[in-house]
Amino acid sequence: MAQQTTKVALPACPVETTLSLIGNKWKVLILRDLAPGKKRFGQLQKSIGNVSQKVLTAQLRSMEADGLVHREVFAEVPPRVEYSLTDLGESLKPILNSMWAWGENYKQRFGQ
Amino acid sequence: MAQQTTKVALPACPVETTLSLIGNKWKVLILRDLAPGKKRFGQLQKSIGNVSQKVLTAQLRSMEADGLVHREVFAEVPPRVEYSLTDLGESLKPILNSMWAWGENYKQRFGQ
DNA sequence: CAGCATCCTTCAAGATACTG
DNA sequence: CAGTATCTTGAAGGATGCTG
Repeated sequence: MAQQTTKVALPACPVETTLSLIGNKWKVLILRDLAPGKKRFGQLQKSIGNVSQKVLTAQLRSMEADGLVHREVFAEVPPRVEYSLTDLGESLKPILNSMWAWGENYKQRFGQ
Repeated sequence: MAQQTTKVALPACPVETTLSLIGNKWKVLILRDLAPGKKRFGQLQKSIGNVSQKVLTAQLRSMEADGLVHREVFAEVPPRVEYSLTDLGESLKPILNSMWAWGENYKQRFGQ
């Protein structure tokens, strides 16, 4: 999979439409970590775990272009940038919740 | 993202656990197309759209190893292989449904 | 701090050909 | 039909260095 890039023509199938916007691991993790509230770039990088700046930046830019994420720059020294979910981004929470619930249940059945 | 490969140590976060099993486009599409019922290899390849045999085979094998998909071979000529969701695979339907619902709604708001 | 620019590596995935 | 076996490529992603 891929799509760094943004929404092109929408697929016929709604599932594919969703995949075209959050169809990779990073975006789901960004969503997860922004769900509780706004975070700075550095915080995000920490909470996600193993992302390079480059990748995180690219994913955030893509999600911003897709209207899922809001980016706010503060003119301070040192600079501060805060990311948060837009309403559209928030609307993805049910998907996230179902993934959370499934993973939780899976771990209880098969987990270590 | 990636994971052709299968479940290793489970991540702490349930969302990541889920991602480790269906964290790529192909698996979600396979899930979608097996949700209504069993399908043959060729049918799957058609309904998914643009998958090479190689990729489709690899994804199916991985999902089989993870216990999401059941593979049944019939000793016929020409050979027939049917794929279906296991109970565990079926249990992923809520995630799929939430993705379907979101995509549908998104298309109504922004789609052509 | 939050990035952009570069270079480099690796692996997923496409294409093609062959087979039980 | 449902694969397996190779070969190749393209893009994702890592590492490093520089800057407003």
